[in-house]
Amino acid sequence: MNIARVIVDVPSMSIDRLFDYKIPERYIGVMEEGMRVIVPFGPRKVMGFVVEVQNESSISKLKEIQEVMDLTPVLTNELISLGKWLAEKTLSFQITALQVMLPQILKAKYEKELWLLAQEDMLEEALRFLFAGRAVVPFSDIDDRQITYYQIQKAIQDGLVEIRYIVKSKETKKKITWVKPVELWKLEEALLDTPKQAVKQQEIITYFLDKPEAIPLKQLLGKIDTTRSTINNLSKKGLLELFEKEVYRDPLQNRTFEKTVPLELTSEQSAAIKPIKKSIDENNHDVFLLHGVTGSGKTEVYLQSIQKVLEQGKEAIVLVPEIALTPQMVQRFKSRFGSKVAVMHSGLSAGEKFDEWRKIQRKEVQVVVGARSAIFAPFRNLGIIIIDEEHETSYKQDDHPRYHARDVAIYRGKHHQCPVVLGSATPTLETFARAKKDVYKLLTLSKRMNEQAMPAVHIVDMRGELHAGNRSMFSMELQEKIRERIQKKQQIVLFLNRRGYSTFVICRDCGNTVQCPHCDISLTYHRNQERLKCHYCSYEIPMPKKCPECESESIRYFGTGTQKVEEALQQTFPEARVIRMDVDTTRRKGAHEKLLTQFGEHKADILLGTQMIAKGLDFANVTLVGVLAADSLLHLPDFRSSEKTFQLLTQVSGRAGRHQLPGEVIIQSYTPEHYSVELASQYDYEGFFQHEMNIRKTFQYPPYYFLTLVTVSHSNHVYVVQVAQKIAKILSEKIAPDTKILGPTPSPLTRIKNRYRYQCMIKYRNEPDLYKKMKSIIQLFEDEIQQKDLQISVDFEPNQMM
DNA sequence: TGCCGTGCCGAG
DNA sequence: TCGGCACGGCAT
Repeated sequence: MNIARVIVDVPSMSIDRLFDYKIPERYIGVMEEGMRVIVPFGPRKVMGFVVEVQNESSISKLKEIQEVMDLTPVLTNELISLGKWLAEKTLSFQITALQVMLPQILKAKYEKELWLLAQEDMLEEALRFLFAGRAVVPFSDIDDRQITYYQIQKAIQDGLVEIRYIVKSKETKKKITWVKPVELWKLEEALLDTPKQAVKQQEIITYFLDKPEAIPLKQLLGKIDTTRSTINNLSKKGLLELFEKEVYRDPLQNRTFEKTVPLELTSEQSAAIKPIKKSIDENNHDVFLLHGVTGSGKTEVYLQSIQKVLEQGKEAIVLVPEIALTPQMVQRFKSRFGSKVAVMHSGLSAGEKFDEWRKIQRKEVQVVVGARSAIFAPFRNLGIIIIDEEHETSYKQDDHPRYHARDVAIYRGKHHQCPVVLGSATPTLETFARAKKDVYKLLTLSKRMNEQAMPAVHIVDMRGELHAGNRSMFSMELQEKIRERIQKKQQIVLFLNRRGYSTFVICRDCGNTVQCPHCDISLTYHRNQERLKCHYCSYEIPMPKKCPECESESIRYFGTGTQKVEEALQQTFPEARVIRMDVDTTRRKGAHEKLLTQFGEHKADILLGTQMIAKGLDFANVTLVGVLAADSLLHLPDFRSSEKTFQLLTQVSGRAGRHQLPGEVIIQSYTPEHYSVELASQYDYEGFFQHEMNIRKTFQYPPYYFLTLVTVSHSNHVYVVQVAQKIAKILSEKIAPDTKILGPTPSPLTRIKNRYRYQCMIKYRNEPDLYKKMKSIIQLFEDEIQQKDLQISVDFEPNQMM
């Protein structure tokens, strides 16, 4: 076993295959599949993953692996094959598929160095100046105004210097310093010898005589008011010993979790959990859809299923949408399973993520609660996978590899022969349709746990308000109810959906809007910084004082942002205390949690926010939920806009009356007769499903048809159109007769970062080899992709049509 | 002939 | 993806 087959870290089509390397003597027996290695690749060194170890190779002249980066594999064999599958299904490179499964910090960094081989005085002046007495110079130090690459090349040819390529790992382990006494009798002696004025030294010695155990330095400094230098002094005298100990960065430090015990289940919950437990017992790979109204206690079903899995010595993955990964949610899992839980979400630093990941790798935890990428947790003995809020679009990654966590979950569920539970109050039509066809097993929770009715929903027709002369963004009814709650000292959640609205700048004189010069989109106004920014590229400018077109000064920002609503709230209800939650107020680390805690402690009456408050919040005192503009999503050019509106309204309504106090919901809408608004107000999922399915059937949309989006982009407009047409033509010859190709048409955003974008939509019912077909088409354009900077991207079952 | 930019090829 | 190298243009 002296040959390693390696996937190297070079994301390119021609390199997307295995390369064989000889395993050097010193690594034979140590080398395992799933380890990262450093290998020579052409003239440089790159990182790679060993995916196979074997005895022979068809290549005669093999290079040797230079170095092994890991003591234990970072990928299990299951994850290696998952990577291969993922690359095929998403048309990504294998290296990209493998990298996405690991914490970012394990991704290699590359550096080049220039090494001096001869005497410095043999170099020409510019090089001598560069080295300036050093033997090694990092390439990043080279200033090409001072020295040309040609000069360096000449020196290389003359054998004076050499380039060395190095692969660096960014991983770091956090260490803290501990102190312990060397020997107690020495301390006793020292206590007598220490001069009287050395009060602190005596204090420290006395401390250790009393408590001779090791203690973290920081803690000691807290107990005894002294400094590090005093301790260093004692350590120099050979009395104390300082040493380093590796610790995990704990994102939840300073927080305690009260242990909870399994709650008694309602009869619905018991009925739902039974088949899941059976599936766990019998090692069946079943996919369940747990369809439960908001507040019906889905989480408790998850918790008790996991309990069962843990009792069998197996592990569990729980996926939660990023936005719902609130402290409240984490709290519930930590409280039940304590230190058995790792948490992974985007709020953690790279180091913290790495540490959580290592806890899994080292088998120190059995449960992981996390966002999309937690689906790749390196467990070896999975007993259950749970995906909460199954309908959330964030479960699909929107850049390479464009995987859907649900598909990965089912893949892993199959491998481990364990159940997958999809939970939602508003499942996607795709999922619910599969449940109806018995592909997934349907489990239903139709009642709230507290036996409370769902909060009553009133729809307010905002057109009527306008006619009645109310031009504010709050209807009379909403104003009245808000006032009432403030008086009763109850709390209010106001929801503003910002998508669809934007805060762009418009000139009231000439109607000019300020556009991004690189993309087809208006710039967005950011108030705190008084700047205009582009959401697609990083372009930004200061807010202009005059219209750039007509120089008029009446240039204003337009649209309804949370800031504007907050101002209006202050005006209408000066006595109300308002917490605003949006990207601006929650950007700082921990801000999210802080604001929610404040609200939970009733330090504010109104919580005003965007998407991020639609999910997972559970406050006993909230009795009124207001949706300011229900239709803002509805008019987007997306066939899923009705579904998204229904889901959102249902989720938001679920925030009210979750405990003893009954809740109430007010939905403000300009199209109150729209079925998704109306059915959401009646909590009629089944009715919505039927209605929407009919529409999808008529217009041949998912789940009746599958969609695949092909986008071509390049800086040359004409060229993009040509390529897109060519692709459509080739494709039409390869596909099944009932498959349709729509387009090419310009993408909704035709230009981003100065690249023109055209797209084709493929609609199909059965196209089993579409992956391979698409791959072969891309291969036809490989040269142009490489040389002309052409881009062709394929998104199977896209979230968005752009 | 020296110097520099561009484009293409190959990587175990 | 990226480094090496060949080639061609230009100045000398």
